[in-house]
Amino acid sequence: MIIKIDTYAEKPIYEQLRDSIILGIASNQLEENEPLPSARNLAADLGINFHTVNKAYDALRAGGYIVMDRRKTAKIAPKRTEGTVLPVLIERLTLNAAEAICCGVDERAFAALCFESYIKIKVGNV
Amino acid sequence: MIIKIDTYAEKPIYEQLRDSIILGIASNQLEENEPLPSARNLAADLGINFHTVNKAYDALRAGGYIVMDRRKTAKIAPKRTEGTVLPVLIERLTLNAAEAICCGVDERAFAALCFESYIKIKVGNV
Amino acid sequence: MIIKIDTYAEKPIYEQLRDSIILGIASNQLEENEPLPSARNLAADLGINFHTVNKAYDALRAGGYIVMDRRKTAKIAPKRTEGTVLPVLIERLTLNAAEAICCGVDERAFAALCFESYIKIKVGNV
Amino acid sequence: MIIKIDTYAEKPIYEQLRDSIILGIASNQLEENEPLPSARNLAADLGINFHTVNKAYDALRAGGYIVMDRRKTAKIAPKRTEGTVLPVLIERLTLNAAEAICCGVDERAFAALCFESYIKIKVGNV
DNA sequence: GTGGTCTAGACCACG
DNA sequence: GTGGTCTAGACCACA
Repeated sequence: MIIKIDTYAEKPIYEQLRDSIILGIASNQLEENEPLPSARNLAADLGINFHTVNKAYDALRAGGYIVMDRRKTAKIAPKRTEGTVLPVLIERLTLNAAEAICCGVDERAFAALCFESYIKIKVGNV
Repeated sequence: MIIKIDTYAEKPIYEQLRDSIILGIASNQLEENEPLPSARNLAADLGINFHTVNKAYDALRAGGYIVMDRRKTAKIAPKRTEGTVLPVLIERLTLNAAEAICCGVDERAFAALCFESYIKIKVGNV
Repeated sequence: MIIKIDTYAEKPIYEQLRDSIILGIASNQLEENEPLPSARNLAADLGINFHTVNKAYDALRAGGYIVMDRRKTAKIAPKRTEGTVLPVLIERLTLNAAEAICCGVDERAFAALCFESYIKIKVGNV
Repeated sequence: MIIKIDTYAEKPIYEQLRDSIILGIASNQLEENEPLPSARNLAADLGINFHTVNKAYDALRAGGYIVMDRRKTAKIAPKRTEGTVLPVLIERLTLNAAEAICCGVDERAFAALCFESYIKIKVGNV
């Protein structure tokens, strides 16, 4: 899986990395139990700081996306099927909806947009 | 309209304020051309600093949510109807979808969730 | 002569008014010795504050564009023919040229642009 | 490159700093990808406040003159070659022409003045 | 009285 | 060590 980091972006690097991996998991580019590269290697590959990769891995572990074994080798966590949505996600969706409303997007267009985003990931078109 | 600020939250205060006002506009609690309180007054009301309110107002102005009349205080901008969605919003929606997928939420549940978020705002239930 | 004021613009109202009158003089829409409306009347016409008009008139008087008689009636000053350029104008031109250079505008395009601006005023096409 | 700040001038300090850097870029005293001093260091050097430098850097970033690499300090943006002129620049040029006309400067003198300003920067004589 | 600017000092996120 | 955020208090331009 190819990860792109934009060091000029407004979004912090560790968030870009974290979000890229979440997208990779959702689109099945990264599979259950698949090992992630070591923080040191990935940092070298991406041209970023070792601590930055660690921070992203920490965030992913806290979110249940990856697991670390004793030797701190990270791998993708088993799939979750509970289907419960975090409150923070609902809050973000609500704000996104509000912005869409302010831009004059009606409910059908918004629903279509959301659905499309979901499907695009599923078919790996991200 | 009542605005709540959580100074202990990790989200910056100016972003909380900005997002509250966006929600207020989307839910019609704040109407077109409605004047906003002066930065100093709002700061006093919310118990935060004048500059922090100014920063939120600046961000809203940059996003086209409010306009600044030099003769008066800021007011809510006229409604936009173009219905064009900013790329940054699509990116955020995509990440939301990815997180939902990782939590085991299927496409119907996700679509329902998005639709619900939109409608809740429209009926003022935020 | 028609003057437009944009109270939402970044530029202060008194500067907009001052600059409009300077443009009017340069394009001969306002002629030598032509009386200007009283500050009070102009303010009412434009929907702005009386003091704001006064401030613009003061600036114009300081710049030698208008003269005030004893009863404070303003009129357009006689034409100047000395052809000397103020240092502040040169400084502004220099900064404009620098911005043009940074945008990739070559010297011919810049010269053409300047010349065009001048001619447009002369033929009253402003 | 030497930057001079006049704290007594009517022009805000952050604008003086911003304009100095634009002039530096246009005159090639500051080259593509050249790193700028950190906001704190430059503030200390110039004897002004850290936030004031930040404001100037923000304005430069908004104008596309510099880019912020999250891994390092700000640096001069790659050169732009599109040659498109911003409307605001045209407006300023028009006002400059009007002032020149009012001072009795004819079109040749004005064109020469503009050309001279441009060339002076190019040869580094600013 | 409004927002804009500047200064100063503090803390935190980021890398 | 960097920039980002927040607070606080001051002065000024604007209307």
